[in-house]
Amino acid sequence: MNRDIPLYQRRRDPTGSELAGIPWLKLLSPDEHRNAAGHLTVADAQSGELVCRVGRPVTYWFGVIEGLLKMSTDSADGGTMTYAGLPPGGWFGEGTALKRESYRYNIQALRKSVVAGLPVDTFHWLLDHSIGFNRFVMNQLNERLGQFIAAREIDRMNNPDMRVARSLASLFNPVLYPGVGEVLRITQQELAYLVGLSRQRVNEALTALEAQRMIRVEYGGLRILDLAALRSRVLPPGQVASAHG
DNA sequence: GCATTAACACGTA
DNA sequence: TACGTGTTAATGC
Repeated sequence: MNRDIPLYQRRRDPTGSELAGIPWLKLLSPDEHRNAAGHLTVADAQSGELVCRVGRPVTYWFGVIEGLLKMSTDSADGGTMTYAGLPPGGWFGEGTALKRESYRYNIQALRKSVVAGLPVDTFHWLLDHSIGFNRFVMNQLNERLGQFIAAREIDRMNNPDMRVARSLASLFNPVLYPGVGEVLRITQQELAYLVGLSRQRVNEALTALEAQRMIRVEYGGLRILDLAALRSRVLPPGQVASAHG
């Protein structure tokens, strides 16, 4: 329907329930809240649509209201390298917004999603006025640093079940993605793209994790049963870890 | 041996 | 109907 109109030209005002799903709004004072909410816009991204592109000057600090995005870059060999999946409640691009530089990643919708944007000037205004907002951003940066360290760990694991477990633990991170809750809406194909495995192998891994009561596989999504176990997933007996330092 | 692609039947939104 | 899931068979490193 809106296929030919760029995402930024399809902005609209956020609904009440969309505003309610923005975690940092509740940390603001009434006047800060008013200013922020007044500048927030949202847009509906279709599956496959780019939210922001490498090299474009920063315009917004983005958040996921609904759906699923992926963060990636195009690598030299023509393929794409995916760094993270972004489920509901996730906010990203603050590093770029802070420096007022250009985006360093492509952000693409893996499925129909609702994306929120806070203009970079309003972002800076909040940094200048709100302690609560500063705390949120600092917490956000810290948490994600931990997640990227974990991502390097995941990349060095050759056991697919472990890779799936740890990737799921990242997606279920309640600090970075408070909109996810108990059930993560993700298809096994989407998860396969994020983890870098085939859908069939992901399906096998999910079945194994379900057998160990860490998750429950549901139609179009996954229910978290034991986040700590997913995070600390150890190799089954008899297998040797081959993560090299 | 293990993961991948291709292909299929089946169930669900 | 279109999509997501679970499974099998053939292929490749």
